[in-house]
Amino acid sequence: MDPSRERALLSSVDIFADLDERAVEDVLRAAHRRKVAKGETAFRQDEEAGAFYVLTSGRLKVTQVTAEGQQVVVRFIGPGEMFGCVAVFGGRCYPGTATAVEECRMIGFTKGTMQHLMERHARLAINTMSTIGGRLQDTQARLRELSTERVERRIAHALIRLAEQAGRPVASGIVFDFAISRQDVAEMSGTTLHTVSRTLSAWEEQGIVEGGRQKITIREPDALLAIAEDQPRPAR
Amino acid sequence: MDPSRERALLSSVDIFADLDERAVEDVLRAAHRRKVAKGETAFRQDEEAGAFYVLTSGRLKVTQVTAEGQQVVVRFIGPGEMFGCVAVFGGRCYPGTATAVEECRMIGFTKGTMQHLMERHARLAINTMSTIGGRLQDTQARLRELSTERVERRIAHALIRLAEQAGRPVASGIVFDFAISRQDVAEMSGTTLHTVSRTLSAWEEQGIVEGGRQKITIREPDALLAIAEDQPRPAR
DNA sequence: CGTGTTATTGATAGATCTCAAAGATGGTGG
DNA sequence: CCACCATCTTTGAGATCTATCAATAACACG
Repeated sequence: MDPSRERALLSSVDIFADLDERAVEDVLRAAHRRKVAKGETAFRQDEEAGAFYVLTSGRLKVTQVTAEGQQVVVRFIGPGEMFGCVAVFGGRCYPGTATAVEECRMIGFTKGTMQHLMERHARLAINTMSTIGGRLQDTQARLRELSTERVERRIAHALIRLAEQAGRPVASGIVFDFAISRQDVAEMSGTTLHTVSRTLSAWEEQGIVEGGRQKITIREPDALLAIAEDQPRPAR
Repeated sequence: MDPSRERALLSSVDIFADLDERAVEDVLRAAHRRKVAKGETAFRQDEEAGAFYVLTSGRLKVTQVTAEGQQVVVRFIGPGEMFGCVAVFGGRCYPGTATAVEECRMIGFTKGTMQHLMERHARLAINTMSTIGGRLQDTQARLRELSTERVERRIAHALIRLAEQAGRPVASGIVFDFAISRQDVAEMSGTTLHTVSRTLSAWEEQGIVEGGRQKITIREPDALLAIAEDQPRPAR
């Protein structure tokens, strides 16, 4: 990626917003670039946290596995989003695994570099904090959903969240540009792929979504929202 | 509270660690003090986020209510911990309600003050970020538990987490110094007070815990841990 | 000693997981 | 270009957990 485009992208990333000229130079000089092929990982759970990244292209998913081997999808990351951030400031190790869903490019910063940059540019620290704060709120919302809602609503919420974050509107509704399986949805909503499949089938009959292999099209976002919010909705 | 004791407390709070003399002075000058009686709230959900706080004495719990009126306990806060932090940097409004479980004293900082202080003292921003990062990890762990574990294990985890954070070891085990109802435990583990009651009764029969009105004593932390980790444990 | 809150316990219904099997789908190598 | 294979998806039946409903009991407080 050429330097000017990279600079443009960087300033569109929320943590680098409002940085002065000098700070951007500092940041870019300190960064290193990586490319991760589809299916490969940028880092793995429990690995020593060396760096944190900003995704420049592609898409990856962050997952955690339990001691029993069950997997949970923490979040999907798209271009301009950062990942690996918690580990670099909080703990020693990455709490999850980042797997490329498609070919990914990213710029990385080592722990020390980041620490140093932040001490020099307080703005950067404040921005980062704000992003992490947003994620915390997001995670707490999911926690609330998981403890109070039934499966159908949780699945609806999971799809809506995904759509907001990574959905692309087309004529027939909202689609996702990357492969997403029933299993993924299940791991996002705390259920099994069987239940997801059943639920999607039911929704498909009502014309709310359209399924496919590793593909979901949301045909009626409003209907989905109604389910998520548990509002009464018109029978058909 | 006299100034020197306050200063000592402040520097024991992790976000104020490693601050230089001048920074501590700055922070203390900018702070305001509040006292909140038992049962009262420091702030309420959806209220405009004006300030963030560090608890100096007492204990409070942060809760969220869903649109349907169901409550979820986000966390308990003890002396030296900060709360209301996410709202002040992330969103406009407090995402939860902070209720005093017993009489509480706290020092507060307005949004603007905090922003200003952080720009002056990068260390403060980095420390805060690290704490928020820790909470994010914690919340993600709860999310993982909630989506993969059965109720009994979740309750065990909730008690263990509470014990680590606020438990006091005594001869008979670990106790909590503040009132904690079955309902609270239910809202921490995503279940109902009925199920919590049944589970605790079962554990009491096995000698693992000892119940009481708004009171729980953990008699055998190891046994509880075994349940939480789903390890085989000796029958009795 | 009443009164309201909190906790216990039983019975029942329903949601969801688990187990099982078969049906799609798309990629790959011959 | 086609057959085959691995993976993903669908669907059914049964088991199980847990919420819900309901009633009683224990406790603290004024």
